[in-house]
Amino acid sequence: MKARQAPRDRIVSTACELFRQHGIRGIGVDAIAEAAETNKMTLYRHFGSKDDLICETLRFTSEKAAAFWDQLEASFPNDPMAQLHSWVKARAQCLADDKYGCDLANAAVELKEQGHPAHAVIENFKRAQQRRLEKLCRDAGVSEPELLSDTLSMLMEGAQVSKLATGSEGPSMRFMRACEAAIASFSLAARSTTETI
Amino acid sequence: MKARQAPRDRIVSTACELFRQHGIRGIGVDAIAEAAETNKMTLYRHFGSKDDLICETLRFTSEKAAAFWDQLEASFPNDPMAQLHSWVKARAQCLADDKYGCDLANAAVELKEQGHPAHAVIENFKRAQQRRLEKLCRDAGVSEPELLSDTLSMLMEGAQVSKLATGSEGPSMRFMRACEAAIASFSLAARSTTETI
DNA sequence: CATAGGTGTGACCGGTCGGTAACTATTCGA
DNA sequence: TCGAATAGTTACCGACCGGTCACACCTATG
Repeated sequence: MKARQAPRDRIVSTACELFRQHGIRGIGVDAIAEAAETNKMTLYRHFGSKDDLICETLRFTSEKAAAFWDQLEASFPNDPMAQLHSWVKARAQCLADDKYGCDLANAAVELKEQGHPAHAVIENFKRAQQRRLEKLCRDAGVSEPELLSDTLSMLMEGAQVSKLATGSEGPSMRFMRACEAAIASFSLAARSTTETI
Repeated sequence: MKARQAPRDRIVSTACELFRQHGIRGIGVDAIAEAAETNKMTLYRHFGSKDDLICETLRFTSEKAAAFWDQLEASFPNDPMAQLHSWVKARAQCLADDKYGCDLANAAVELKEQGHPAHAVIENFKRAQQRRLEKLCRDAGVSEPELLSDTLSMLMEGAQVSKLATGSEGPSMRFMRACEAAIASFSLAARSTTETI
């Protein structure tokens, strides 16, 4: 007999899912409340507005992502290059499994109104991701860690949106190979300058 | 005395702009008609539904993109590698100038309902772009034209959405360098196998 | 000048949106 | 056991959505 989650938690996770499936603008608060087996009034007792709820779901998602990073580091302690390869593999797996891409990035596309509170959440999340990726590249000792981490970031974002636009037969098909080629390219360059062949 | 455009053309170009600024779901047909200095009834005489209008604006945008490609090929005739570098430069310029990214890709993110007529337009457009880019890579004689063109596609899409999410200080800052590094990497590999140093 | 076709106007439709009020039912700790 | 907090229910609000109606207007062509 699993105890039912608290209404607030049900709302957040349900909203998360429905925002993914229908888009933030594509689903109403009433439908969210009903899907969460509660009602609109309770929703509004916990969240002041739909925008509040949006921010909360984005925070929720970004916390799960942070947990993924911790797990990644724990899996290959003191081996940043292995972590990097594992990151690529995990992202490729997400790409294959997942149908809707990155919630935070999609929200950034969907919410054009500048000054929307979600933008701060999105930017914080993305910056954190990029910081961790860059640290990984730096620790792995590649020749240009900033360039490589930005390259990998762009490849990842691009693969997700590209899959939405072109389908799984498009460029995202070669996401993993593209990442590995980029990593190899900057590893080789590092070797050729330090080992002088 | 410039002759005013026909209502239909005014509607398409105005809708294009407003969809960019507010998102497809973020602007109503009434506001579009008004901004186009006409009215909703005239809009509905030319387009059977909002979805029709959406498709038409996407087609409009993709025709402009096709013209860009023709111009690119005319600028450096019989020099695919120069065309490739020019493509990178042009995309970097777009990235710097433009605030909203690729309309087609954004529409793909925003319109989740599968079976929406816009998806066919988007997929056609993206596939055409990718075909031309791949041909360019192949003609330029790089070692893995498919992998390079997909890499460049992902970098481009990623740069645009990344700019929306993280701002212009994020990974998109190094878009051009990332592209050039990728091109160089596959050109080097080609040289080392064909020229054997 | 007449007529026809594209255009403009304003009211209107049913539906849904985000958000609120008032009231009842449930839960749970002091 | 009592009381306070939390949750559920129903109805409602004004605004806006995509889409349609009837009708007046303008202009160009015969």
